[in-house]
Amino acid sequence: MSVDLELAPKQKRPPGEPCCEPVVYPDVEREQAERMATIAKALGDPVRLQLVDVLRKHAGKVCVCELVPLFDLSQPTVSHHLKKLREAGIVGSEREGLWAYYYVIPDALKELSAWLS
Amino acid sequence: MSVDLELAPKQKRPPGEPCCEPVVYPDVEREQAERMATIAKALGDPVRLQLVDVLRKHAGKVCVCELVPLFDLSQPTVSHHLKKLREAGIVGSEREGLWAYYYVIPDALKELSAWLS
DNA sequence: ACTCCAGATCGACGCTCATCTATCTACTTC
DNA sequence: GAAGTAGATAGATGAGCGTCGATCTGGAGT
Repeated sequence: MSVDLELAPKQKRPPGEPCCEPVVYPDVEREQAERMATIAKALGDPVRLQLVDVLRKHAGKVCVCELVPLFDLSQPTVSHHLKKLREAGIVGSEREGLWAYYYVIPDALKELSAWLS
Repeated sequence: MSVDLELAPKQKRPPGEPCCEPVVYPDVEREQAERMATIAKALGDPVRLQLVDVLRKHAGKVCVCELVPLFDLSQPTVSHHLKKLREAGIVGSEREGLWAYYYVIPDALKELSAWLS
């Protein structure tokens, strides 16, 4: 990710002139920013971040019935958070009889992780 | 970050018994999750993520008058986003005469970055 | 002192979010 | 098929968010 932004002069300029020239932020990066912001937004709730944390610890799939009692929240609320994570493409789910298992989608966090470091 | 969650048995259990034993998520990690979620939430808007992106590219300070024209947004809106980033502890600001300069606070993203990778 | 400008703050608007209770779906066991 | 159970969905509510135009603040230049 790179930006074609040239730093404008920092020194004083005669009044009447515009403060600085308009700069462009490439569309490609706009799209990347949107993708990463979607991921970040999904992780922007402590409950969801903890859910992802637990799922990442247990590389395999984890049953919802194990996730719910981790929080002081109703089952529908936890289900709602899992749905958000699913919609953001961070986790996937499988049903197996009565139980539902969730897992982290490999590489879902890769782009954001790379940008952050 | 580690969790003392033992995977409950995945096989069928006789009905009447609870689905799985209650597990605990340590308080220390709750606090860490809260800190990281604050950062993630602040990055959870494309505009703010792009702001941070630009600031990180230019290791020094960047004038607000250069940031505003990058977006198709009013000046107050950009100012609002910068405030959010400041409140999250991601950026800092300095005034210099008429101009205000923003910069990324070193290591602000470190904890989240480490957790993600 | 007066004017001009960069940036922050205010107040309002519509929309989204996190949470709850209640209900529904689908599978299992008797 | 009747009862029980895991999980998802629906609908409601109150709080928060992103955006705007208007206004305020305070330094700069004349």
